[in-house]
Amino acid sequence: MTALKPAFPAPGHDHDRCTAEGIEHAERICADRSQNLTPIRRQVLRALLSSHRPLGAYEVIDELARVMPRPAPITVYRALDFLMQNGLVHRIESRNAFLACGREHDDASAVAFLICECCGSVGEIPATAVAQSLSDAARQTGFTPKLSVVEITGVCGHCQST
Amino acid sequence: MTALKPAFPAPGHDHDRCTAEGIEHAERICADRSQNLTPIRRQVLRALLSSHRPLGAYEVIDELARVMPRPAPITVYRALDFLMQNGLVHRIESRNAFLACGREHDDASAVAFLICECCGSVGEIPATAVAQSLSDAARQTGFTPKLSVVEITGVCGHCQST
DNA sequence: CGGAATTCATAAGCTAGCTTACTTTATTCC
DNA sequence: GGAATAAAGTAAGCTAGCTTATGAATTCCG
Ligand SMILES: [Zn+2]
Ligand SMILES: [Zn+2]
Ligand SMILES: [Zn+2]
Ligand SMILES: [Zn+2]
Repeated sequence: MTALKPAFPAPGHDHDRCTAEGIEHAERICADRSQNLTPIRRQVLRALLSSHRPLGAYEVIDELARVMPRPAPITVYRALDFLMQNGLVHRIESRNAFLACGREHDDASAVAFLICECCGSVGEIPATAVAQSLSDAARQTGFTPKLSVVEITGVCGHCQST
Repeated sequence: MTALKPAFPAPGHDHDRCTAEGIEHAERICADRSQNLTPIRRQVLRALLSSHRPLGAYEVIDELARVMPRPAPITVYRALDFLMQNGLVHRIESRNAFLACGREHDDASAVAFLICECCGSVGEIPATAVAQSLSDAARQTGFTPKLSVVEITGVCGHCQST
């Protein structure tokens, strides 16, 4: 995991920078892996980066439609698959939606998503401790956890002070 | 939380009993709250109790169709709402599916769902410790957790030994 | 040059989840 | 009996998520 970015960026933050960093990050990752960050893939990522909210596939399409001829679903699904495979996008199961991820996690590391039901933002926190106590609890039943979907709804700090 | 039922019932267990107990339980709860467990609501519950797998709404419909004229979606959604309001059914967010719950939780208590990717069964465990470490982690970001969706994919004990 | 692999376009379709709007049928209670 | 509530039936429809199938365009490489 890289630097400790705040899980929930403040309302007035410089979001253009978020976006720029996100793209840069993706470019670096893809270069490292000699993967091809094509224009469409970049656009899809940009769409996801346009907010800190997870977007449904059709929202992505709507977003893209603003700057190019409306793409077919298959097009964005392909791009999303690519981005997920390269750890640049997470899927938020409980929403059937996708979220850009500007961090690097090693494959094994567990994360938890904090979903603000007020502003819709999603923060991402390392969930090592959580995963641990989860494993403990689960293992008592003979269960071997694999992929964890830890998605917590609540209210983020910024929305709270409103 | 009532007795400590095993999170994952063994393959060869007496499932008729699970079902019977589930219905009984529901009857008790509804009586206590003077809620009306109508035939349809009971049938929907029975459908969900027919396995330890969560069922999608349309699977419920299919299930009901075997013993009555195929109900319209709205019908089962209404019943599901009722059952959820009375804590008899959980919604598994990551699957858009519903699971019968034979336990009693106080409203505040957190649970985690263990989803076996092999047999599809879902076990339910109290997640107090998990919730605690989760709260701790989350609160550092100013986030106040409310409703937790903790759904973990993995392999259950029974499937493991296969 | 010619074949293989990648990527994307085009077109169409399916399903599941869920809703809106109205009517009908009990049940209850005065 | 008659109004009021609760539960179901009926009919129709919308959307979002996701897929299949096929063909064109590029690029890579020997
Ligand atoms: Zn930002
Ligand atoms: Zn918020
Ligand atoms: Zn059983
Ligand atoms: Zn299993």
